[in-house]
Amino acid sequence: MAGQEHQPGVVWNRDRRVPRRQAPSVERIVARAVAIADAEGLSALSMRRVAADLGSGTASLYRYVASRDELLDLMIDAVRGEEEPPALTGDWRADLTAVARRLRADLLRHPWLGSELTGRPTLGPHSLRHADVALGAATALTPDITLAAHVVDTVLAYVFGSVAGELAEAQAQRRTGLTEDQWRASVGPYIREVIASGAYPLFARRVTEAEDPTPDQRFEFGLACVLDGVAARVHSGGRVAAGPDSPPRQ
Amino acid sequence: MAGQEHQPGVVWNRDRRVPRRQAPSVERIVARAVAIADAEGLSALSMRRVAADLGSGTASLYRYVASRDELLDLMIDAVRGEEEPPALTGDWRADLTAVARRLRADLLRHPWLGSELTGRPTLGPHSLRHADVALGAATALTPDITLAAHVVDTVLAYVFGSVAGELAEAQAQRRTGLTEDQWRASVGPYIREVIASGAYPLFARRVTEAEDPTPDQRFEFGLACVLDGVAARVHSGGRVAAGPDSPPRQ
DNA sequence: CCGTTGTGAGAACACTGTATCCATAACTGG
DNA sequence: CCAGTTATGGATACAGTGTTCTCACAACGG
Repeated sequence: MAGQEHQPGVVWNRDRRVPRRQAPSVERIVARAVAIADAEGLSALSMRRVAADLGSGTASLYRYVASRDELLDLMIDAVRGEEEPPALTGDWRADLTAVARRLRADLLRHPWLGSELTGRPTLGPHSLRHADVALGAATALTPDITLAAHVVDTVLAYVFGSVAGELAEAQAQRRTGLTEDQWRASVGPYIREVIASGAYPLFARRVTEAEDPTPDQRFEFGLACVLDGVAARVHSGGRVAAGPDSPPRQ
Repeated sequence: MAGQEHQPGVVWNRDRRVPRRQAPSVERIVARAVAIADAEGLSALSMRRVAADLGSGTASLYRYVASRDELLDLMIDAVRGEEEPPALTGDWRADLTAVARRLRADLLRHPWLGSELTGRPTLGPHSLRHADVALGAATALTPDITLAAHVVDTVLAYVFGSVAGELAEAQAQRRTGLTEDQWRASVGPYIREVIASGAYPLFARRVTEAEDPTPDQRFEFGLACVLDGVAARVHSGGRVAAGPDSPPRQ
């Protein structure tokens, strides 16, 4: 069908021997794969599809990439390298906020990224760079590297979970092939029934009464909470391996 | 190969007409599917596999379940209904902690659950019950349903992200088919090279110097941070739709 | 005893990732 | 400028997948 025209930009030349027509090259393969996954989701990303878009044979890709799994690893690091990590200012709160926002932006820009990042240890150079910057931000809060590491882990865990929820609806739409309106229309009666049943009073209150801030506001609220929390823990001489249920200091 | 013996327990009889040999029934299908996904991961969960385990034909499953996707929805709610949600005590911090721990336990017991929960709105009866209990815990902290909802969202986002990281290594092992030792051995030299390069000083410090608390301790540390944070935000008259970068009150 | 109906499932379709194999295009030595 | 070698692209094949169509058979009502 389509895919006869080659994507503009990225005219990266291979170092030796120019290929006869349009050699795949790892970079072209990865870029194409990212484009497909961004536009149509991970389930649409098949080796045949990438090869077709690139105008090459399917089996040829395996000369540049060992497997689909390795391709995903390369995609992850390529995406993490699209932009530089934020520059550190020394203000731990501002820096950790910047790190969190950058990660969220990456996850939103590439909706497939979250489900792939969580699920494998990420050791590519760009991922390591981000990890290092995040640790740098946290060490301005506490010099204890163990504590700083867990502060970072906590903040990033929130970001992952938050964005996952943010993307849930969009993912469901893509999966079912319905638009948001269609989906709301199909689920609406069931929701009303659930509310009318009275079995879930607080869920009902939430659906009917609660305001609906923008996704940005929700994210920033939770992020501010998490940062408040780590600051409180760290300043009160917190250790990671504390008792399981230490009460808050207020 | 195996699968000729029927699983014990669950002798749920269909209400009308007893089937000739071993009618699938939705419950049996879902239970079998959960068992497969738990033991061998989501990728091993195929309709053919479930049917083979059940000793029935593949196509027969579609008489009880509309699609693989619907089966996953049923699996999610079945798993969420395995145990009752925690009973509320009125102590918001203890209750939210219990809710978070229960969710973590569910996610750890069924490693496939996280990637499926995030990615679809969850509206089954058991999921709704959990949502209602979580909101109940948070309304003891603040009567504002909007604020309570976002407190819950923040806590659960942390739990999802935290457990996802916790499971990452295990998932990678399953994917690559390596044991933990094999994986460490294969990655070790690369890690040492990364450290030796000096390009990622803080990452290097983390790997070499940082202590390694148990997963439980890491989870509890982050959870305590998050709960400290929401308490601080809420008590200081927090609103969700605040400015993007409101400083902490200390 | 027969007919109706509901149910299980065989076979097929359009996909997927991956391995094997081979003809050919491109580089290298002369 | 030609020949040899090697690297490379790709057709084909295999073992899977979710899903659907269709049909035969078993269990019920009469």
